[in-house]
Amino acid sequence: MGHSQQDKRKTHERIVEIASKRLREKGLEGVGVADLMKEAGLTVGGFYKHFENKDELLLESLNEAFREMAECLARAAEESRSETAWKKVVKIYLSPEHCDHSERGCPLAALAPELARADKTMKVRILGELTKYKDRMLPFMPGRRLADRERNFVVIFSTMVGAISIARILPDPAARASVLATAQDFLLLSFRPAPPK
Amino acid sequence: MGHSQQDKRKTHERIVEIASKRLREKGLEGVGVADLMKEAGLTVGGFYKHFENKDELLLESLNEAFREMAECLARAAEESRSETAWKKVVKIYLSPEHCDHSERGCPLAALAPELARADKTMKVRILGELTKYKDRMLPFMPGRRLADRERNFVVIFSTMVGAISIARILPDPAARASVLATAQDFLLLSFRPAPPK
DNA sequence: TGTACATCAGTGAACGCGCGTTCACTGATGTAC
DNA sequence: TGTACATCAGTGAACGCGCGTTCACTGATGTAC
Repeated sequence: MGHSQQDKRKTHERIVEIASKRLREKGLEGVGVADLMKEAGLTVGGFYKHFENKDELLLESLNEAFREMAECLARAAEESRSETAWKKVVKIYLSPEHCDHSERGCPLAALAPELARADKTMKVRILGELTKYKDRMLPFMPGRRLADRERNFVVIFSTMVGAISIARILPDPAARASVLATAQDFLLLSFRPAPPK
Repeated sequence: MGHSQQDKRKTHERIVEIASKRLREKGLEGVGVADLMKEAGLTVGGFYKHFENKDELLLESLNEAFREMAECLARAAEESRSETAWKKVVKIYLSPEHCDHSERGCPLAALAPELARADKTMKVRILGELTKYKDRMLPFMPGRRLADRERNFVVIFSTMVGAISIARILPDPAARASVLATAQDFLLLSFRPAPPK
């Protein structure tokens, strides 16, 4: 095990990536420092060579989660024609795969109410990450229906976050899929261009 | 302090009502047995005369939360004409008051991702309560747009749960209100009857 | 009606456990000479 | 190039704290006689 700056950076990234998964899987209180370090192949004490405290890790992991999800959605959207890109985003977001794997999914769907309980300072820092997420998605959002892409982002993501959140509570996979499909139908229907008169 | 069955029942209810609030305010892990009993004017030990363990309390408190919220929405909806009842539900749900007072609000908006992490047994029990919540709301849901009231319930509540969840993360009250208003506009717009051709 | 007794809601100290954090120590790295 | 030394990532035991749960005890209730 080396001790170069290279190694440290990679270790740091490894810890954050693991934490980012556990965070989305088990929530803010679900990430134990000792367990986390063990999963990264390290021991407890080393943690504080990388992070001032657990809160700093959580913020960095949340950041990573937003980045990963935005990247995943953006990559898929960029492969589509620009008019249908938002449908691709909706399809991936409301997929059973996303629903069943919160650890690789959207941090809003996995953590929103817990983030809502953070103190003001933390919320301001979270807002920065959320804004980057939004800005990354904005170009793919539909330009019609509501006044601007920003509003369309708000309602589309509200619906998707809510649908995944509710679906994940349900014990039956078929019922989960049904909620996701219904939400998807609704969004496609709602943003369908008005029929010509 | 009496020890009659009457008294016990009232004490039990008092504990559950307080827990139900704290649960929605601070999350599943935010309710401490000692603090809770103190707030109810009692001491720790007495807790186990009322509940087998903390999980049983949480389930009962969640139940109470669903009941309270359904009651609140249903009461308001019943005062409206049946075609506009669902708009009343949306208006109350997406109000800044609801957004700012999770302790008196919808348990889905306050807890969904945490409930999603419950084990199967617990989820089945939660499903029972969720179903009662849905059944209580169903008569007020719109009958058009999607195939049935059930589907309309799903998408309307998805959108509302997501909107409140996202809004609550934002540090700025004006931004919060904007998210809520946008979601409300979207729902009203989406369920507007098609203009005559 | 009055008295002895069983019941049980409620008390509050104590216990055990998990978890975040600290700290003295190790040993590889990479720099100074 | 080789050697002594400073740095610092990583170790793992120990600490302190909060929290859920237990338990022996109290005293009011309400029942049996």
